[in-house]
Amino acid sequence: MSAAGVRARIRAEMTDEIKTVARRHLAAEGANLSLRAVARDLGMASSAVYRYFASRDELLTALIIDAYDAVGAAAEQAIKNVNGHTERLVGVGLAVREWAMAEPHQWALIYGSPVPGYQAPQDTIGPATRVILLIVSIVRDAIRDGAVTAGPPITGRYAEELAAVAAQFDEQIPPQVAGATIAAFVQLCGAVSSELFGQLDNSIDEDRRGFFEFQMRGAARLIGLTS
Amino acid sequence: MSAAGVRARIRAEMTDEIKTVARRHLAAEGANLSLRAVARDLGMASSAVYRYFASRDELLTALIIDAYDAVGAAAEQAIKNVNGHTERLVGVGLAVREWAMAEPHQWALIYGSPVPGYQAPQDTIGPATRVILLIVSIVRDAIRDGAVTAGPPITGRYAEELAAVAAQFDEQIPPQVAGATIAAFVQLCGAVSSELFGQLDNSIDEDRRGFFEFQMRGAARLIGLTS
DNA sequence: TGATCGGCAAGAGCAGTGCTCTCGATGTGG
DNA sequence: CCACATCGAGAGCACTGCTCTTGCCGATCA
Repeated sequence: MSAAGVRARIRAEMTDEIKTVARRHLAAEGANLSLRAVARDLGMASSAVYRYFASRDELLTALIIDAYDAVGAAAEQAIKNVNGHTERLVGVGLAVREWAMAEPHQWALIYGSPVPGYQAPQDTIGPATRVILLIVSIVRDAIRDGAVTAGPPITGRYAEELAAVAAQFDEQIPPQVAGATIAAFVQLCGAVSSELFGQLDNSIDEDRRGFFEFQMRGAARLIGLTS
Repeated sequence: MSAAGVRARIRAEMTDEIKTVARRHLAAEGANLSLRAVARDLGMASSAVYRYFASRDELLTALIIDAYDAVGAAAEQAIKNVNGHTERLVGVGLAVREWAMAEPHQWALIYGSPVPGYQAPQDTIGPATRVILLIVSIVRDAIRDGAVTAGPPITGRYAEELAAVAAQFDEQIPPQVAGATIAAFVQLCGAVSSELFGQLDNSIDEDRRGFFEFQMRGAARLIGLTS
C-alpha cells in the first residue's frame, strides 16, 4: 500500500474515532455537543480536532449523515423477510421506532428541531430519503400486486405536486395514494417524536408499542393497502 | 395602591419585558438563547436578569408555557364560528400550522426536540394539553351528535389505556376512536414539524397548506367523522 | 428626622465554550 | 539528505451561564 494510502487510512480511522466518541457524548449529554470535551476524551488538544472537522457543525453533519444511514439500514434489514404489504409498512415503522428508542439523541438530531444556527448542507439529503424511499417502494409493490384501493380523488396544486413526485417512481401511483404515503411517513415520524419527546406522558404509558402499531395500521388503511 | 403592590407591578412589567426581548432573540437567532444578549438589549447587566429568572432554563420554561398558551388560544379562537366537526378539526390544524409558521422557533421550543439538559417542569403540562383537549372536545361533540362511525374494534393493553383516557372525558368514546383522535393530534404535530424542519423540501414545495389539509382530512376519516 | 433594612442593579470573576493562530515535531516524497 | 506537507499542542480571543460582592436608593420604623 502506498504511503499516501497509509496516511489516508490513519486519517479515516482518526475521523471514525472522533465520531464514535462524539456519538457517545451525544448519547450521554444531549445535543449540546462539546468539541472540547470530545477532544479531552480522546486525550488530545481541542485544536487538533479541527484538523479533521472544520467546525462543530461539520462534525454534526457527519453524525447526521451516519444517523440517517443507520436508521435507513435498520428499516431495510427489518423487513427483509417480511411478506404482506401492510406488514412490511408496519415493520418499517416498528424498526424505525426501535432504532429511535435505542438512539434518542441521534433521532432528535435528524428528525427533531434543527440545531441552532445549523443549516443542513446538500450532503444530507441523499441519506435522508432512505426511509421514505423504502416506504414508497412498498406502496409501489402493492400497486403492482393490485393490493391498493385508492381513496377519493384529489384536486388542487398539491395534487399536481404529488403527481409529479409519484411520476419519479412510477406513473401508476395515483396522487391521493402518493399523498397518503407521505402522510404515513409523517405519522411515523410524528409518532416516534411524540413518544420520545414526552408528548404521550400520562396518557399512553405502558403499551406504547401497541399504540404505535395502531397508528401505522391506520396509516396503511388511509393509503388503501388491502394486504 | 400599597408600596408592595407597586413593587410587584413593576416586577411583573420587568418580567414581561425580559420575556418579550427573549422571544425576539429566539425568533431572530434560534434556540440558543443568550441571557447576556437579552440583558444587553435591555441595557442592563446580565446579573440583573437573575433577579427575575433564576436561570436560563427558568426563562425558557416561562417562554414554553406562554407558547403553549398562545397556540392553544389561536386554535380555540380560529374555530369559534366554524360548524361541522370535520371542518372544526381541520380548522384547528390550520390554525396551529399558521401559528407555527409565524413563530417557528417557538414551535420548535414546544414540539421539537427538548432543549439539551432541560427537563420540563410540572408547570408546563397544564398549558401543553390545551390543543389536544380542544380536539378531544370536537370528537366528543361529534359522538354526541351521532356523527362518528367507529372503526374496527381494538384489543390489547394499549386499548385499555385508551379506554381509561377516554373515560376521563366521556365514557361514550370507544377506545379506537380515542386512539384515532390522539393519532390525529400526532399527525398534526408531525405535519407541522416536517414542514417546518425541512422534511418536505423537494417534494411538496408550493401548496403545502393544501397537503396539510389533505392530511387533516385523512385523520378525520380515520377517527370516523361523518360530518 | 435620622437610622435601618430590603430589594435592585452593576461589576468582577470563574469555568466553560467554539475557533484561530503560531510554533515545533514528525514522518513522506523527491 | 533535505524540503515539505501534515499533524498536535498551546496560547489567546470573544463569548457563554452563573455567582458573589459592593453600592445605591427608596421604604419603614424608632
